[in-house]
Amino acid sequence: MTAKAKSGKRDPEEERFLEKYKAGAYARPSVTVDLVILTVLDNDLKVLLVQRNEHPFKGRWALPGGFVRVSDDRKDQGEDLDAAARRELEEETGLSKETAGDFFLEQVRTFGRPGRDPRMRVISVAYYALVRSTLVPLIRAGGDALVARWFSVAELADAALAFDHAEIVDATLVKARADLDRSSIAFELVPETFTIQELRGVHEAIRGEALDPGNFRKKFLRMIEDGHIEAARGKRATASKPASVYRFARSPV
Amino acid sequence: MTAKAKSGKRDPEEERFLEKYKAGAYARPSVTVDLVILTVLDNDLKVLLVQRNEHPFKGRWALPGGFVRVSDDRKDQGEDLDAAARRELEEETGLSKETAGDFFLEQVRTFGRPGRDPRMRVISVAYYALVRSTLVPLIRAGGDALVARWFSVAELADAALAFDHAEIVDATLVKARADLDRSSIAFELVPETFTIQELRGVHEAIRGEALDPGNFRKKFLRMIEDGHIEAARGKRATASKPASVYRFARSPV
DNA sequence: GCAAAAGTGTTTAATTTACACCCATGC
DNA sequence: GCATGGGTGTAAATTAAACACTTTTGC
Repeated sequence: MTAKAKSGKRDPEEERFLEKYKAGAYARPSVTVDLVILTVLDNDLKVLLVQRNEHPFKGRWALPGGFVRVSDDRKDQGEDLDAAARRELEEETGLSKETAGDFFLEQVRTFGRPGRDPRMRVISVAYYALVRSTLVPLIRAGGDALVARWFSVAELADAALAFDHAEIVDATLVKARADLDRSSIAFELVPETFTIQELRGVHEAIRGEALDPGNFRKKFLRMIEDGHIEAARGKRATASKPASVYRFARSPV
Repeated sequence: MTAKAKSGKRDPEEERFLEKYKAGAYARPSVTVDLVILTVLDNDLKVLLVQRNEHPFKGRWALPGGFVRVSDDRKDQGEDLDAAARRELEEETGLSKETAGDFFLEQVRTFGRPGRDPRMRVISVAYYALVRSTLVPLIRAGGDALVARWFSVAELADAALAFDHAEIVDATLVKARADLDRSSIAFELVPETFTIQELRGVHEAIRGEALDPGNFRKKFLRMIEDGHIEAARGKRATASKPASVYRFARSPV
């Protein structure tokens, strides 16, 4: 509401002020977006990393990311932060909205410690993205002939990530675990239709601990009563008894 | 751990690379910090705003804030984001760590929509700060001859804040309410020693709804058992029966 | 038949919510 | 004494946690 009011009419004096305003009185940092792209594969939470083929940290694994495109042109100041994150996500994975639908993408926090990039002052807005494991086979490394690989969270301790990317991943995992309780992020990591156990597997992978199947089921059944989930047709073959499948309800009652 | 590994030794080739690296191949945005300074006064959640005396939005109310000081000097890239926020907080309120102790200060989110500042591309890292109401009388407007005023949250709807600051405040309130359940931010808004009702008042102000005194007390007593709070000496005079006072335990058992 | 996982039920404790009510003090 | 808010108690409902048990499939 009020946020939009500001784009309304301006008084003529302010208009004249803007005309002759000269930007750039202060030194400016570079601003990037870094992506923590998560999926759950084999009941394991994994992060997509790319191998750097330039200095600094040449050869080390790092989060995909890139510069936010900006300009001081008053008519076109460049892309939004969210748009930059989405663009990088598409560039790095090769998945587009058209081929793979929409992605969950949300800001984590901004990292700007001096010295985190030895080249220059870089402030990085970290985002995390959730990608269904069904899409993982479609992913190809990004355009810059990059080598990309999924790392399970346990592997990260030994990976010696570039920059402060280990810290960014840690902060993301904390946030993802908190979001798991309050929002519906688990549904972003499960196929269109899914079994209760598949959903439990996602919860277990993110929380990093086993959950009681019976108790999880009960909480799940409550979600059905609340209209967040509905039964879907068919059964899923498993190693034993086939399981019922469900679907996330777009319009919770 | 791993985050620190990066500042270790670098190979000589990388060192040479950095020596001849020229920064600034990409256009850069200005980066600022904006502060949502909160207090609870008269059982009401309030935000400190300053009146702009320059274009754009001259005369309108805005969040205090300012540019992050940066440099590409490899030895000194400037100040950290947290440090910038803390510096602005001290500048705008006149309170220093020495006179008023430490403040709660935490990042909210980063706002970078193109056009949010009509002068140039500005990306702003929003922080929120909590200030005990006991310190409020000490606050004097910042150095730039600024007019500052506390606005209760209800008043904000009519205030027509500058830039996208209304959006920033909204996001902050959502975060503060979430933090209220999970961390101990309420203790940051209450005097050194406090009564149960004073603490409840802070919760009510942040959540914007009344809480049952009896039930709140029970939850509170559980915090005592957990060692988060301990009884303090003395009583607080009230309109009726004097109330016991408590103290936040620095070292929860 | 048997292992394995789906699915159901039970029991206990902890927590939430909605109240009723007593008590000490200032005026 | 009496209004006010501090402080206590109770009872129902919901949720969390632990765990035993039954059912249905693949092999």
